[in-house]
Amino acid sequence: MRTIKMNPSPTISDVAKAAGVSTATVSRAFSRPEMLREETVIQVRFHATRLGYLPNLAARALSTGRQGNIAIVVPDIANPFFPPLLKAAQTAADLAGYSVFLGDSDEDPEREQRLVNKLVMQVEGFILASSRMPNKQILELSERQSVVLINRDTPGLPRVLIDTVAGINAAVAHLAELGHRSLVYISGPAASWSDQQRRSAVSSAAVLHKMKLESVHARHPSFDAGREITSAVIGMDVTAAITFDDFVAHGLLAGLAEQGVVVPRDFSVIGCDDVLGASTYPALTSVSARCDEAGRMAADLLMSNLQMDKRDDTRCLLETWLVVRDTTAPAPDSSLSRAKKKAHPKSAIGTPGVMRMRSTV
Amino acid sequence: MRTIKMNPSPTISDVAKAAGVSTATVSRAFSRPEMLREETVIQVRFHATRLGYLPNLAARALSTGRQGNIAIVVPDIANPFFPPLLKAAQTAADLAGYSVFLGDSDEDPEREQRLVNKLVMQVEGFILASSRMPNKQILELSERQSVVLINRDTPGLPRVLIDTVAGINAAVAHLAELGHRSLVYISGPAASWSDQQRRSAVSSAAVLHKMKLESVHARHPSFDAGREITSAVIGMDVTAAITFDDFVAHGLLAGLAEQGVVVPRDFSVIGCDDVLGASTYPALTSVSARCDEAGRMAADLLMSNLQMDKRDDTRCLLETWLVVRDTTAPAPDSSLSRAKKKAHPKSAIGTPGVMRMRSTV
DNA sequence: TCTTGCCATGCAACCGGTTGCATGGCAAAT
DNA sequence: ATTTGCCATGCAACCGGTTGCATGGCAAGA
Repeated sequence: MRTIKMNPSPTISDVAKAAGVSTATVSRAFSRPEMLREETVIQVRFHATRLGYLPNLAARALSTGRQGNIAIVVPDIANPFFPPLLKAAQTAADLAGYSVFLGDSDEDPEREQRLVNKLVMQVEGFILASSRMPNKQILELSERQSVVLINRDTPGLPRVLIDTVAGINAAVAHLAELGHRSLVYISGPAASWSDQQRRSAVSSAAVLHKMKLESVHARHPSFDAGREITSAVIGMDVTAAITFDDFVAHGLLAGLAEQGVVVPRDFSVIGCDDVLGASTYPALTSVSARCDEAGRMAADLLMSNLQMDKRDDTRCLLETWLVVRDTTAPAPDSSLSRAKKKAHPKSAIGTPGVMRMRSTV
Repeated sequence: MRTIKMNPSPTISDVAKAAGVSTATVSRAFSRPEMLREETVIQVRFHATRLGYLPNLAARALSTGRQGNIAIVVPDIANPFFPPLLKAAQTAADLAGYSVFLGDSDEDPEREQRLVNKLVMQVEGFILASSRMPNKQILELSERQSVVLINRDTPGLPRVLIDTVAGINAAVAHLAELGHRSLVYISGPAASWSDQQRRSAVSSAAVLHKMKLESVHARHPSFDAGREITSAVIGMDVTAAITFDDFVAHGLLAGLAEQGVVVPRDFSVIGCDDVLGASTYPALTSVSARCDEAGRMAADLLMSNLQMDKRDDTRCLLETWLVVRDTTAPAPDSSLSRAKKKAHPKSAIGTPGVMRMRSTV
């Protein structure tokens, strides 16, 4: 353990001195080399690399107003829905020469606002994924900065939406086809656009198929919350559940198993987001989407807005589909009572928006 | 779609004008309020918030040399090992007032170096998680900046290591106790310190328990790579596998299932990192650790180094343990041949470093 | 009432780049 | 040989803060 002084990085004027030119020439050797004699550029670059010179982006930002940074804010990095999205966005940004700040709001609107404030002067734009901030604050922000939203449908702003309506419709149709006459929707965060969309999609699909619809709220999109609402679900006289996300579904599966309810024989479960994939047991039927695609598109949208110096309000929908695995089966004779297990009807294969997957384990 | 001009943010001099004071006073009202009359501070702050003033951190960094940013670089955000770590680190940094840059090197040392170069002037320090860069470059970097490593054991630098030795020992002991006489280690990225550590820990534990040890390399820490090496494993005349991580284990489980090998009756599998938890089927026995803890510690270590303006070389070990679930069972009579299934010996419970989990689904 | 001293505030240089404009030198044109 | 014109480079102001030092005003002490 020792006190140290980091050797200060060489600056543009160190390089200038070494190369026997002015700082302006050094600057141009990097940012506008076509203005200089080729020989000069080579000289300057030579001394720069020899000294280990790296341009100070903060200083550059100060004079150009272009930071070369963007920020991505998500409600919960640890939710597997986001990492692929983050990765894709970061890759796209990197390709365009941008660096990315990461913010985790922990599902808290105030913390999200504080994060945004801390970052706003250091970035050229924001990607807000599943933002929990009120519309007013988002619009305010968008007057200073380019903003692209993911899974939040605020008119006037560019946004990438994972359109679960198709997937949910397929899910409800799938249940109806299996003979279910009732289901429960287990809802997620109230501030979540996705939850609102899913809730209303389930609702109208239930009407269409003349199914009885109940609803329960999971206090948090997590395994534990899913397990907690199990008793409520069991007491509800329904034969199937569609949950806000895969975690709630996973928790519910665990809760049902504990109570001796056999899935899918006694009860069918469908998740959303398809992030657990085939790794649950039984392998979870889920509404799936390319969430990495959402990240990439949002980043590209932001980047192109920055380069064009314009603002559009593209509303970009990403399609979803149902992946049928092993948690859905024909309805039992009565809700949550024993029923003989039947094979999955083959009719599900080939239905539009439905994909039958072989369980991987 | 319209071209817009973002209204420029108010600067310190706008506030100064509005409040009828100098820019120095505005600056001090924020950074050193105790130097000013209380009344002045209130006045300045009032006008600042009225105008929506937010300090320009890049400008501040330029004159103070303190950016208020750190960077975290990981080889693969989408690998579930990292998100909890990232989240914990980001939370700790945020608490200390720092913002965080995120870099994904995609397992590529050159890309990692490029990322680092782009960020080096904008941050006060780096957290490099499972860095794939050569030691030389890491040490070079550490002369300019504070660096904290995760899962990389470079002497002279502060580092947080998830010490899988204890967990691996427990894993091998567990297999030995179940009557296995042979096993294969399925290795991961060659540049990974964790892989080296795990490989050598398996090796010495195998010697200790007089077990035959084979080894296969998975080209990538992923499900697919795990599935790919299945045939190699089957051809190997061993009765158990320990894999570099849970993904490889998951892939292997899938591959074995496809080939009709029943786990754990015919073959036992143990993963590492415990990121899939109970969600595989059968629920995976795995070497577990608090990886969020690693992120938090690394962030705290970095932060304290920055504030003390010193550099230590703390070597911080995080313990691991074996979580026994449903992929390990007594050895079959001969390798990969049928054997009657026995119950798990209760003796595993209570062995130090071993934890018996009820499968959650 | 005049001096002393402190405290609140302002001035101006500086951090490390960028860039509009000025300048000087050399080649081509006259 | 002189003029013209362009191209490569330098000068210096500026981006938005911070901070050492100077200054002015007011209160306390003489």
